[in-house]
Order: sequence, then structure tokens, then C-alpha cells
Amino acid sequence: MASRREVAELAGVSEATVSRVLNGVGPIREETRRKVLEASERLGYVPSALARSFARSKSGNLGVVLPYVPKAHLFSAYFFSEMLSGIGSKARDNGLDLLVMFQTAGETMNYTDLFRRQKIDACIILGARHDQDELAAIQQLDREGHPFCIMNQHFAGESFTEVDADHVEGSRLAIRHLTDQGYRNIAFLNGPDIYSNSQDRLEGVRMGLHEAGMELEPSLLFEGNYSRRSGIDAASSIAERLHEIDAVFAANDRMAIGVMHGLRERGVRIEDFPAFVGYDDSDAAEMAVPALSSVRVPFFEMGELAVSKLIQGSHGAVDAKTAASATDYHPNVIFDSPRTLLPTELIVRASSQRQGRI
Amino acid sequence: MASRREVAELAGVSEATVSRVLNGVGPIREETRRKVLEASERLGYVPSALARSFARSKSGNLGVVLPYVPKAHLFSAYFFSEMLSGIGSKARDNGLDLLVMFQTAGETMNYTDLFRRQKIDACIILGARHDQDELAAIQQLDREGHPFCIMNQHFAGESFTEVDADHVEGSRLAIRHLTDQGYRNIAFLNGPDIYSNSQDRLEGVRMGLHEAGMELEPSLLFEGNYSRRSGIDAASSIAERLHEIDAVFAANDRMAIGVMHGLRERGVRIEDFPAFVGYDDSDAAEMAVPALSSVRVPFFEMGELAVSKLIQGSHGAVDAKTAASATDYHPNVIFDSPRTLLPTELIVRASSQRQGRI
DNA sequence: TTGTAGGCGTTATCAG
DNA sequence: CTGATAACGCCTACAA
Repeated sequence: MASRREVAELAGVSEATVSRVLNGVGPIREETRRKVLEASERLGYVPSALARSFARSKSGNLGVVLPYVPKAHLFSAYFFSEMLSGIGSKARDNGLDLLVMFQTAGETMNYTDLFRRQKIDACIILGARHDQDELAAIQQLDREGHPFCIMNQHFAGESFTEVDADHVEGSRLAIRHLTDQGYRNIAFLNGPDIYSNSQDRLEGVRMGLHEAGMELEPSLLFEGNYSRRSGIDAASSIAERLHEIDAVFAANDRMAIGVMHGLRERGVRIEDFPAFVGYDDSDAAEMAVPALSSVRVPFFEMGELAVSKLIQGSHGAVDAKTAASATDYHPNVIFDSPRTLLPTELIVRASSQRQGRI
Repeated sequence: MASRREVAELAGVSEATVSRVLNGVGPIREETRRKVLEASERLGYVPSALARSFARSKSGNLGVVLPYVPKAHLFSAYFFSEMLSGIGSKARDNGLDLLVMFQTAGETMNYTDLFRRQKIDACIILGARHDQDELAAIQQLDREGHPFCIMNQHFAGESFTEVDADHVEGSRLAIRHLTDQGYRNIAFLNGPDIYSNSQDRLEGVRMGLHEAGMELEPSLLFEGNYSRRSGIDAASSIAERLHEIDAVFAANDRMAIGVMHGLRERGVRIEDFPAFVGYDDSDAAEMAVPALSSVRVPFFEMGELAVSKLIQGSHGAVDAKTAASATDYHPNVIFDSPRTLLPTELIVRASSQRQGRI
């Protein structure tokens, strides 16, 4: 609980000098520096982040908005925790703290207030809603010039700073993997069309099929809501037409697993299983029986990247300790563009191979 | 960006009065109040949380320490995200913001500095290490009188504020469920003994067996590290003795699923599967094939409770907006004790029933 | 290279 | 009931 004044006294300098030494600003004689450091050390002085923030009118906090996750787990906790870890890792490197907020059921979060109240200097939105209110809130953020980044979602017609994965390519890869093995009748269980995410996947599927000289058969396109339950539901339609379906590509692992479960419930034996490919490569994928092939999404890296973009994009609004390292991890990524896509990758497991299914 | 002074001018009062109205302190004439609110509204005035924190020397932040999770997912993201949600929900109710921090690989976090720097007013530690450094750091926290709460872990010999689930009872229930069905030779795959958590489970297992007139057969006690991989490893020992093992209880779902996988890899058919019970009732449990019976742990509620204890325990150190609601959700819980246990519950699914295994 | 002093936006104390 | 006015602890020109 030593104060800065005590340190100054003990070191025989002014408080300003203490401050300068501790912040490493301005020219300081080496001896003075040493004396201050020594005194500070001896007294166990710890500067108040609060006072510092106040004086600089910068909180040093990076806001992270997580979606409201109803008890029915629509999304896997996996991907949020991965992204959060990535964000946290990069934030720490830059001396930023993470202020985590959850959306609530009905209401749209007032993002701008967070900035105006000076609780945060920048913010990353993981679970943006897909309604008009949300868009308006984000547009306001943009209008007022607050640094923010949207993850895993694209707002068409806007040029928000966004970080996403290349879901078009991911889906294309998944489809090609199936067509390359000779599968012809591929059911695609997509997520709700409101998600830009889902739209991207659909495009990738179309592309992949087209490359293999096929078109998407509309009756093989199903829509779930990314929950396992919706996969189970889709399984009923799929089971009915099992003789004409030889593969299933689902827009996330949970739905893929749901379909597997649904088929099993209906007595479909594993030998008759179509090939399966999921999406996200969440931990559930390797838990599935058979182990689920899946498209890997670099959630952790996406988190890191979002922070980097924020730091580099906001000229001084967010002050990083080591801004130089901002691009370290992503040498190939274009920062200039407001929207950055990270590459996806197909992980092949037993579920999509003719051989090797357990 | 309106300042408080502008509001004061527009309302024709002093800044102090504006402050009083907005903070709801002191007696205020209704008309004055109205005028201030109106002016404030019209100017879009938002008080700076930063300045307020500074003046009160209270950050309004609740620190949450998450464990360092290496890429190899030892623990399910599930349970951290559940706890975090519970914490977040309760924190929001009390006007607290969440400052999330991740432990790093080798180093012990300097908890007291967080308080001294005034970044947080209280803190919840989810992933405390099990080494001497960590204990020392927490002891210092205690010594300096900072409000904190440890979750999902018990430090014997200390009287830290802790929130945990009743793992003794949970394990007892699991075992009784098995013995009640006539299973006699139950393998128990526990986690590392350093975790108080694992010790509790062992005690519960002993208790359950004892109630059924049995004792724990040492050769049926296995130790994993809570990863799926370690379950697979244990499966090799279990497979060898499959003729004498008719049930498996694992200390978490991942290991249980790992054992299932390991047995399958070794060609054990599902008809020959022993009964399985896992622990945590994570989302993986219902993804398993067959669906995994598991002990449900109220992670979300544990998170809520931790916040409640912090608010109620620290007389004013953490100021909650609605301290009265602190005990709302847990009427049966004893707050006085530094360690609080929440009840666990067995969820029975196909994996542990003679009938109904898919 | 270092000291001085003003300012940051609130809260809180003390008169009135 | 309301208005001044000191803190709060640190940062940063500006001076020296």
C-alpha cells in the first residue's frame, strides 16, 4: 500500500520522476532510474491501474461480447472458449485486460455506452444477433468511430472490421473429399440461412459439387439450427431416403452427430451408414462413433487476429505494449481489408472413409 | 460526449446535485430530480465509469481466473463455460463487470497485485494450481484480506471461501446405481489424486461400495488424467480383464468415453460392453454411443453462488447494486461456512442400463 | 535531465 | 435540500 509519494521521498526525487521511470518515458539519468526502482521495490509500490486509466482516460480493457447461450446448447462451448483463449492470449501480450460480457435474452446490448462509460477501449463481438436492432447498434458503434471487430459473422453491405474463417473453402473441401471418393448423392444439412456463415457453406457446397460436375439437388438440402436435436430431426428425412443418399455433410459437428444418432435410433446399422463430414472440428468430432471427419476452423487464431486488427487499426485508441508484434502470428494475412478470412482445413477421420469405419 | 457540467447548467443546478440524482443518494426534491434527469437525457450524458471508479477507488470488476488449458484438452470447455455463464449472470445482476484472466504455462499468477493495482474488487479462481507457489499466492490473498473464492477445489487445512459440488455424494450415487442393478465388479477410473476433486470421488466410491457390502478392489482402481486419451489407455487394462469387470465408473465423461473408444478399438462389441457411468454430465455425455449415464454437476449454479458469497461475505468491499438478492437462488445453502457444496445428481442414460443400450 | 503544477470526472464532506 | 470544494493518484506539458 505504499504511495508514489513515499517512493519519491525515499528516492529523493519528485513524483513525476517516479512516474517517468516506471512508465519508461522521457530521458532519465541511469542513477536516478536505479534509485527509483530500488525505492519502489523496497516499498512494494504498485501503481493504481485505476488512477492511471483515469488520467489517460483509457481503461486498458478489451471488451468481449459473448452471445446469450440458452440452456439448450445450440452452439458448442468449444468454439467460444477457443476464440476467447486466442483473444486472451493476444490481449495479454499487449497488456490489455479482457472484460467479458454476455448478451441477454431479449435485449440488444448498448455497445456505445460501454465506450462512453469508458469501460472498454475496443471490443470484439462474438455473438452478434441477426436482427435489425443489433445491426443498428453496431452501425452506431461504427459511426462514432469506436474500434470493434466482429467475429464469425459478416454483415453484407457494411464494411465493419470482421474476422472470419473461409467457410466457402471449408465446405468446398468437404464436398470434394466426398466426391473424390465417388459419393454422388450428398445430403447437406445446413444451419439457418440468416447466418452469413450458413450462406458461405452453401456456396462452398455448390462450388464443390459443380467442380465434380454435379449440382445441388434441392431435395437433399436440409436445414437445422446447429443443435444436435435438429440433426436428429433431419435424420428422419434422411433415413427415409437412405437408399439414395450415400453421404451427409453437416454444417457443424453437433448436427452431424445428431444425424448419426437419429439414424441409429431408427435402426440403421453402421455398415449402412452414409459417409459423414461435420464442421468445426470441435472436440465432439473425435468423440463421435465413428470418429467424425470435420472441417477445422482456427478459432484460437481467429481470436488472436481480431485483437491484432484492433490494435493495429486503431491508431492509438488502443495502446498496446508491443504493437510491433501485432502481425507476428499471421504473416500472410491482409490487415488492410476490413474483413479477414483465415483458412480452414479438412480433417479426415473414419466417418467419411469407406475403409476404417469402426 | 456531454459532460456533467453541461447537464448541471441545463438543469440549472450544481454538478454535485447532478451526481446525487444519478447515484440516487441523499434527499432530493422531486422537481430537481426531474429536471436533472431530463437534462441528462437530452444531452445524452453518460457518466464515466473510469472517473467514478477512481473517485470511489473501486473498479467494479470481478476478476475471474481461468486455468491455462493446453492445446490437449484435458478438461471439457463445457464446465468452464457453464461456470463462467453462472458467474456472469450473477455479476450482471449486481452491476459488476467480469475481468477474465488466463493462467499461463509455467508461472503462478500474482493475485494480490490485481487487487493492489485496483483492477478488481474481488476474484474467483476456477483453475487453481495444485502446487506450493499457487497455495502461497492464495494464502497471501487471504492474509491481505482480499475477497476471493475458489471453485471446484478444496485446500485442506485452509479455510478459504470455496464453492464446490458434492462429489462424494455424486460418486456414491453412481456406484449405488450400479450396485443396485446387480453389478459387482466395478472398475473405477479416477483422476489424479492431487485434485481434491478426485479424492472426494474416491471417498464416494468407497462409501457406495461399502453400503452394498463390498470394498473397493485395488486392482480395479485406475488412474487417468481426465483426458479422453487416458481413458483409452485405461481401456487396455480393462479389456484384459473384461470377463471379471461388469461396470466402469469414470471420474469424468471424457475418460468414460475414452474407455468406450478404447474397448471398441480392441474389438469389444457393444453387447459385451460393461455398464458405464461418467461424471460432469457434459454435453459429450449425450453425444456418446451409447448415451452416457453421468453425474450432473450444477456448474452454472456454482458460478452464481460464488458471486453471491463474495458479495455477501465482503462487507462493502464489493458493492452490489442489489445485495438483497444475493441469496435468492440458493435458499438452502449455508453461506456462513467458508466452503459450500452444491448437490450433484445422477442422470441415467442407456450406457448403464441392461436394457436400452443402442 | 528533472521539478512544478494543472487537469482528468467523480465522490464525498461540510457548510449553508 | 443544495452548492462549494477538497480529495482521488497519476500523466504530461511547460519550465527550469
